[in-house]
Order: sequence, then C-alpha cells, then structure tokens
Amino acid sequence: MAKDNFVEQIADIDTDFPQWYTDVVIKTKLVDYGPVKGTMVIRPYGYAIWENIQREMNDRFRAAGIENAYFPLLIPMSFMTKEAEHVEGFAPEVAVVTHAGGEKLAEPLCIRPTSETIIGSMYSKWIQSYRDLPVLMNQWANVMRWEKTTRPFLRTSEFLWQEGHTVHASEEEAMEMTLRMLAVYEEFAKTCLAMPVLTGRKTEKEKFAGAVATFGMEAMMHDGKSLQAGTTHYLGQNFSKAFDIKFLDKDGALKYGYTTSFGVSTRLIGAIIMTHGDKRGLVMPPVVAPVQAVIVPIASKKEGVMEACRALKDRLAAAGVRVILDDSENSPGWKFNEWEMKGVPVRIELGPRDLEAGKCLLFRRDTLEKTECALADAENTVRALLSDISEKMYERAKARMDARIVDAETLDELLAGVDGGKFVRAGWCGCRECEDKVKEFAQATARVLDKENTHEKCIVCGKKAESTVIFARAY
RNA sequence: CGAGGCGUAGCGCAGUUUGGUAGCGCGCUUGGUUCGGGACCAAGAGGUCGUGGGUUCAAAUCCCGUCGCCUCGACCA
Repeated sequence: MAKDNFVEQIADIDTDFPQWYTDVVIKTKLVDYGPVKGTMVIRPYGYAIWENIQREMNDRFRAAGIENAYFPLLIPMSFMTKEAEHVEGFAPEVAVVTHAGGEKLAEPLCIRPTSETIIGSMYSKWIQSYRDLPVLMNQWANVMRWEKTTRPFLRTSEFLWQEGHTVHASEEEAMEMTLRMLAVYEEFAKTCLAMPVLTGRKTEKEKFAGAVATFGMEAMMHDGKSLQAGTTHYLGQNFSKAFDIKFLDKDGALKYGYTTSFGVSTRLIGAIIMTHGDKRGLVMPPVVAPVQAVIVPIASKKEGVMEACRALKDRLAAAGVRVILDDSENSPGWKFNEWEMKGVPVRIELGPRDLEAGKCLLFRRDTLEKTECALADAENTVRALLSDISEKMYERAKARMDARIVDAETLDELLAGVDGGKFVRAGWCGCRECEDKVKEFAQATARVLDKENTHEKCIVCGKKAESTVIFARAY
C-alpha cells in the first residue's frame, strides 16, 4: 500500500496544528513560498478561492453603493507621516524604495501597507461640496507589511485584500457605515464561508493605527485560537484633517469629512482552512469552493462510462454547478483522496453498475457520507446537497464555537480557559494596564468587546467592569 | 535580535558518532496489465552532498568560517 506520507503527516492534527496547516496549504497546491521570505505564490486552485470571495464581496459592495477603483502601489513617505498615530503604527513594518532609475530618490517611497494616505490625498482633490458626499470606494490590491514571522495566508509579507474607503458629511453617517460594513462581513462569513464569527469593538490597544474606533470580526480556529478575519474602522476626522478632505456644507460652512475604512484579506482563505479543515485536508465551503463537484469515473474503459460522465458534467455545468470530470489516468482511489484533500464538497462516482441502475453515488466531503442519486434528477439533487453542506458546515462550526466560549472571574480561570483552547469572556475596567496584565499572565489578548456588559468586576484589578471582553490567544 | 533545529535527486529523508564506490521511499519517463477507497510488473532518467577554506593518500562524514531556511519569543490583517 504505497501512500504519500502526507496522509500520515496530517494524522496528528490536534497536537501540531500549525504544522498541519502549513502542510495542507502546500500539499494541496494552494500556494508555494515565494523567493522573498514571507511572500507567497498563489497557485490557480488557491487563487480561484480568492476570485470567488471577490465575486461575492463585490455583489455586497454594489448593493451598498460602493464602487471599485484603484490607487498606486507607491506612496511618498511624506504622506505616511501626515497622520501621527498612523505612521507610528506602520513605520516598523513598511518596506521603502530608496532607489529607482539607477539613482537615489529625493524622497523615499513606501510600498503601501494600507492606502488611507494616498486615497486621502486624492479624496481631498475630488471633494468640494456636500453634494460630492458620500464617497464610497473600494480597491482590490496587494499590500506589503514586513512581518517578522510569517505563515501562508495567515500572515505573509505581501497579501491581497480589499480596502474600502468612504467619506461622509457627518459623524453619525460615517459610524453607521462602519457598523454596516461589519454586518456585511459577518453575513458574508456566514453565507459564503460557513464561518461563524464574533464581532465587536476593539480595545484602544488593538485598534487600527490612526482610527477613532476599530471593529473586528474574530473567527475561532480548530485549536481554539482566534483569527482576526476582517476589520472596519471609524476614522473620524483624523485623516480628513491630515489630508485636508474638506467640503462646503449646506449651511455654507467649510467642514472636514468623516472617513471610514474596512478590509478583508487573503487571510480569509487561511480562516476557511483552519475553521473547516480535518484530518483528510481541506473542506471547502460550497459558495467559494473552486470546484463544487468532481465526477470520478469508475472502470472508465468500460462501455459507456466516460460518455455518461461527460454528459453528466455538461448537465451540471449548465445548471450552474462548478463541476469537473477527473479523466486522468489515476486510479479511482487516488482520485478520491486527492479531491478530498482539496476539499471538494461533493464527489460523484459513476461506474457501470450505476449506469445500469440509472443512478450515481454522491459523497459529501463535510460528513464523509455517501448517498445514491437518480441520474435523471442529478441537477436538483446536487444543488440541494451543496446548499445543505453549506448550512451544516456553518451549524457545526457555530456549535463548536459556542461550546468553547466560557466566562471567567479570575485570572487563573482565564488562563485555564485559553490553555484549553477556549474564548474567555470576562469583565474589564477599561485600562491599558489590566489589558497588558492579561497578555502577560495568559498570553491572551482582548479580541473584541462583547455587545453587552455581563460582568461586574474587572478580572484583573477587581474594580467596576466598564465592559465585557472576549479574551483569546490569537494568530 | 534572544533560544533551538535543519541544509544530501523534484519532494520527504537515511548515511556523519568510527573518513574509504552516493543510498532509500514517493514522484518522473517508457512499455504492459489494471481501475467501486492512494494498483502491479519490468526497464530507465535524475546529485557541484548549501557555500568558502583547512586537515588527509582519501571528506557528505573531522576542523574553522560563511550563507540560507524552519520552529518558538517580541511586532502584526
């Protein structure tokens, strides 16, 4: 029984999760490492996931009146330094271009770590009147942050993302936008990624450099660690003042706009892998799966088998299913394992015995269950199965997450919680010292502020709790 | 930058203690038999042992230097 040692390697998923993760990502040919440390080469199968995410996200942006645009990769250093907190936060991880055209540049250019500054500088030119507002734009782009340690998708030096940037006439409207996009992200995670998330406001310590308030969605990985899967920022007038984004209001007064920004990145692909993956490899949520169904012919040289497979493929494709037919020379067993590893939600087995009976065999990746399906009704059955898989994947992940959120009243309880792979809900007085103390004591950080304050006392100092915080170890 | 580990065929590794013909598994090529859970047989191709120097009749192996990568910390979507 010759086996790739991959299957054996991933057998100890629970004890060595990050290693499992890296192995799965590389072996399933989602990515390769790039020549520069921390960069990734996304291969077609991996990129297809991203394209599906883009398609779904663009639908939602369109519905919110947001248009796509594109801004430059290089940002003059002087732009970055205009907003004090922003430059302080990003300076350590910015890559800088000092030479070009064989000469030293008069002003260094940084490779965008995020585009608030360059977009802000353009917005200041484009906006004059309240009639120009709101400005609602998004760009799909790559950004670069020189990270010290990297992991494919979860933390790479260069990554792909979307960054939305909006300008509004009032504080209320800007804040409403910030929260609205947070809700869009949450709904997207649920519907398209089958991924439950916790959303809420970030603490001062965890907020975006330059923001007034940051909101995030946190997803729970298999090992109980938290992954920030998306953020939205209310920037107030910090950037509009730094970049002179002013408009003449109805009352004739010149006012600064209120801006927001929000983004999700290729990290979402890592989140999918870590949320749903199992010992056999990936489990792709149907909505963003590059391949939704794979047809594996059995005894393909037997009369009529390949013809039937091709006919079935054409029918499913016509019904809007992303389907492929694996007509390679590999044995059926090999194909089963290969496509399971790649997380294809539905496998369709079709052989001589099925043909005779006028049916085929459906295998669902999430539960590993097999069911029979009448060939005549394949389109409806497969589509229904795909949507059932999506729902069940969400329900299971949600149940898993809910079961692993616990409350704590003492630091020891908190430590025990995060040691056991739990999210821990606890009271917090609101001061930075107590937040740092939790990090020091339990290596856990405040992921989000809970929607309601359900705790009376701060878990660290015992003073009155200002809010309830979800603490967890994070990627 | 602090602490560990690893560089030998495309990938994963053995060989290093005790110097003596460059090995194994997977993958790849060709031909044949197979195909309902990672098939089998046969014949092949593929190597500056990370790199520079030293010791020696002889170095993947011993000594000194150097480069790169990985894991764990500090930083982060």
